[in-house]
Amino acid sequence: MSDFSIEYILNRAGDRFVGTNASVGVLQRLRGSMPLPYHPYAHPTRKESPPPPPLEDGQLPMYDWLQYTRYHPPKLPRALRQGPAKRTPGRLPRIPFSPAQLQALESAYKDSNYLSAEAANKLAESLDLTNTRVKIWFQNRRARERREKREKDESCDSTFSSNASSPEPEMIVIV
DNA sequence: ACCTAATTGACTT
DNA sequence: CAAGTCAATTAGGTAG
Repeated sequence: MSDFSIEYILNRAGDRFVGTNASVGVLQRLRGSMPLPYHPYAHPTRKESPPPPPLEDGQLPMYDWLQYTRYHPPKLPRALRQGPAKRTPGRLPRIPFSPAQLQALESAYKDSNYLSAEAANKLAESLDLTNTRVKIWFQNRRARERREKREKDESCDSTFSSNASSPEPEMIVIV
């Protein structure tokens, strides 16, 4: 038979998981007379929290983790990534363009999808980039445009799909 | 999963 | 040859 009374739960339940603390109830441990068993939400890094203040009878101590729920989880120290730059050897790091750089690149692209070497150098200079990065950006940008156009063509199928890729001339004039 | 920076390799000028 | 281009691919970073 199991005892589900609050009295039992607070004073005896869980003892078998604590081993040596058998017969010491949860309530007593909450009051700080005994060390608490491991709690997954307890701050692992905080070494010694100050001893809990003495409690009046019937008053529960305020442990941080008593307030934690899955929707209000504790702030846990972020698992520091061991390989932040898991940089493949021999490959340049991927460096994002700043919004200002992207704006300038897009604006230049709007003018012309292709850059002369001179224009690439000037643009790179003005944006504090290497001209290779500028050229690669244009290359990828053109690839994106072609891809988007391709996808758009594919999406409006059935109407003109049969001759979309190889349109026939409307008229052949033989002189 | 998606976007996109960077790489690769064939091809052109 | 040098210096581009493209298609295809690899891979970093992030939004959902």
